[in-house]
Amino acid sequence: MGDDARVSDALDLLRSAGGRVTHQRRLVLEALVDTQPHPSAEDVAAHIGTVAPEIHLSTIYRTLNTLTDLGVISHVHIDHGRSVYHFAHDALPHLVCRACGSVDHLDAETFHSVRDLILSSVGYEVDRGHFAWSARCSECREESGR
Amino acid sequence: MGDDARVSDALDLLRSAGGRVTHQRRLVLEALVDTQPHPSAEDVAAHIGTVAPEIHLSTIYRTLNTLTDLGVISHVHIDHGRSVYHFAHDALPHLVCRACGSVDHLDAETFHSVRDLILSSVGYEVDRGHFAWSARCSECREESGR
DNA sequence: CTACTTGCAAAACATTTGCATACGA
DNA sequence: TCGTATGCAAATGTTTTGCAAGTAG
Repeated sequence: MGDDARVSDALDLLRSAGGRVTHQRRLVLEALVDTQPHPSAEDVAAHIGTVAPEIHLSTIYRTLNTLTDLGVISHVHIDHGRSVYHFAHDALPHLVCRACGSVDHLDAETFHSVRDLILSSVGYEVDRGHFAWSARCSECREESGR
Repeated sequence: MGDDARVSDALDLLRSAGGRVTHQRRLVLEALVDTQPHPSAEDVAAHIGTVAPEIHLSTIYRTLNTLTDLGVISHVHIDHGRSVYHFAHDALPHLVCRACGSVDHLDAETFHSVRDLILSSVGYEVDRGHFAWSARCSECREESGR
């Protein structure tokens, strides 16, 4: 709860890039570890807000952008305008259930098969992150019959 | 240039759903046929604007939403907040080149292979439309060396 | 006639930015 | 100390909405 290697690695990277390790940046990183695996900026703010309500949303956005530039995290656009963030090393294509909103991602192996399939048919080489695919998860498929 | 079957089919559907066929709705549909294959709401407005500048952006959005509800068109989110629209029957997953911005979509056969692959590995059944996949097209891959 | 549509202006929403102040290295 | 980060408020860009007036059926 709070001392994940991803947090300290990110802070080290931040420091070695000439950036500063601040209270707020640490809290944003910890929120990314401690909340649900795919929080929006608002979710991060809500999580931090219980402890440090004075941290401004714009600071959260700025930190999220800084971490993105460093390659530590990445985000996907899941619905009208809203984005969710996650650590870059699990940046595999996201699946968003259109019924319940749950988010998951492809495993690396499936991703490679899919990428090769698309590359040979359409000529586009898909990359790992950045957009989510609308889908239905197994629970929701069962619920609504079939 | 203007009397595409997709336009008249959509207008028929609109009428039979109790909706009204207006000048502005016809123009929006014609714009979807006459412009580039993946226009944003703004692109539609610009295209219409050369002929009927008095048509308001909000009307275009409302028409686009009405057509979406009828299942005639669909949209994908291609970047921060922006959406592009297209006729629903070519609603196959979109590929957006992250270098040049070109948009294309999977053919039906490839889509089915990909869908089955993902369904059996992760349990999510992807659907045809709604999100774009970040990729690089063949030209841009060549340009930047491999 | 009457309900559906439109134009307009303002609101809503997510995200970004300018600037003076605060603070980490 | 010095330059990077922050808080705040205001701006941004896209899409939505309330309302009075217009118009298709």
